[in-house]
Amino acid sequence: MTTDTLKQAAPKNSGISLGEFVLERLRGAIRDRRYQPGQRIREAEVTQWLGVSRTPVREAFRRLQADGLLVLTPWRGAQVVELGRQQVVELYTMRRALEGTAAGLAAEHASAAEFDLLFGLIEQDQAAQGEPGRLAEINRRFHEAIHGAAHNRYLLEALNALDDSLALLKSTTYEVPGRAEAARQEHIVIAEAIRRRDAGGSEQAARAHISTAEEARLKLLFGDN
Amino acid sequence: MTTDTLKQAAPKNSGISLGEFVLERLRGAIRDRRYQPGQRIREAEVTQWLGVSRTPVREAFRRLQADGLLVLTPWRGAQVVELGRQQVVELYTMRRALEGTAAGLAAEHASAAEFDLLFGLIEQDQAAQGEPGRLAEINRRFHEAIHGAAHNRYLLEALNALDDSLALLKSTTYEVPGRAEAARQEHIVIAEAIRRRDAGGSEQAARAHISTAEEARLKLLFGDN
DNA sequence: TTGTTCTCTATTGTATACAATCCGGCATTG
DNA sequence: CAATGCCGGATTGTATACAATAGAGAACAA
Repeated sequence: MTTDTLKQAAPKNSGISLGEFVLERLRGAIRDRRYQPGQRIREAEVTQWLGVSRTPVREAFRRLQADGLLVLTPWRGAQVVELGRQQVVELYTMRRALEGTAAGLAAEHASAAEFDLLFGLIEQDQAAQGEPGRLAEINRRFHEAIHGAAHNRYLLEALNALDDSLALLKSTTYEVPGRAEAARQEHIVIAEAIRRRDAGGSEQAARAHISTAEEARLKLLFGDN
Repeated sequence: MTTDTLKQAAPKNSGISLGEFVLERLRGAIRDRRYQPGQRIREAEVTQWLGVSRTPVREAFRRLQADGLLVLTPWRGAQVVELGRQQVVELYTMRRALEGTAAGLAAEHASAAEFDLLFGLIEQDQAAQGEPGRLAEINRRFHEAIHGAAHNRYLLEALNALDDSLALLKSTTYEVPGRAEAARQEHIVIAEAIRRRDAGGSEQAARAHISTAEEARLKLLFGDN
């Protein structure tokens, strides 16, 4: 087994169902790359790991398939999705559209508290220069803040699914030299456009941000220049 | 039972799993409004209808939940999602973004065959004036053609999910007087912008098209003016 | 009558038994 | 030696038994 061999206790009497529990555990394991792209996941394996029967495991598999994290082949079971170059490009195209939309909507709908959150994160970002791990975490929360400020549940769901898919990619773009500083500047441009309630400017800034992230990502993964 | 009381034969030995079979059957029933928004769907009901056990039914429920068509409440089972006014607005906002993106990408990537398909459908559209049912079908295929021409699998999936959600809404906007003719003109503008390979123009035309559709829809559902 | 509590039934959550299918290895044959 | 076909184990698909819970309605008190 590639993950913990310790049998994990399932929730005793919490209101959550075992299916949801397994779902979150598996999603986390995939996000953390404890299950790697291309790897096969057997039902019995998860069954023993989490101490539940096959039924909730199968439920979780179905949900993860719908989210695009697993491929389920009949009679062959589950495999973590592997993204090729073309798929990464399509993923970033989609992300450019959705992040742009979210930024534009945030400019129209953000509350005062949401502005504060955004600029607070930019300050934290500045304070964390040089720590790739923390930078990635702050970056994640910055984007989440924009997603929330857009106030559109369908958009939010789609963005969350995209984030999960992006977690299938190795490492973070913050490992590219100079990427952290560039991202910080781009974040500032986005946040200020949102504060000006400039929907068009926010969308363009967000799209540009994703485009530079895509460049860094492709360079990192496939050695593009 | 609100649907057929006849027990339907499950696929005998086709390569498809029963879970997939139930999924498609249920999706169709919801699209056709044989299960209406707000209605509860009991596992035993589907079990008898399709002549399968609860296991594949439960799998289908999970997938439909992920697609946003069902709400699963613990210990209370499945209910077809009911969309309120706010949700319809958010849905159309999302659709405006995605259809715009698809049209823009289609302008960049469409093949000659895809141009032909698009203009063929516009001709069919003209020939079907006055038949709301056929017009709705042709409209669906026109949009599908654009989605396909965008050549982005994530975008395509998201658009398909949106279409399913829109099927939860009563009737079609073609029942609004003058909507059919207006839609036809808007389709022409979109198709011509795509043929010019004018990505920006295509996106704007598609967004405008969705906006007028949204207006018609809100008028139809909630009597907006 | 009205509100409250208790019980019972319908329904879903979970576990497991059984059937169907795939895959690797081995033997057989040319 | 290579190719092919068959067998057995591993794994998933399906059905069903059992446990847990919610909700409706009866019984009862104010």
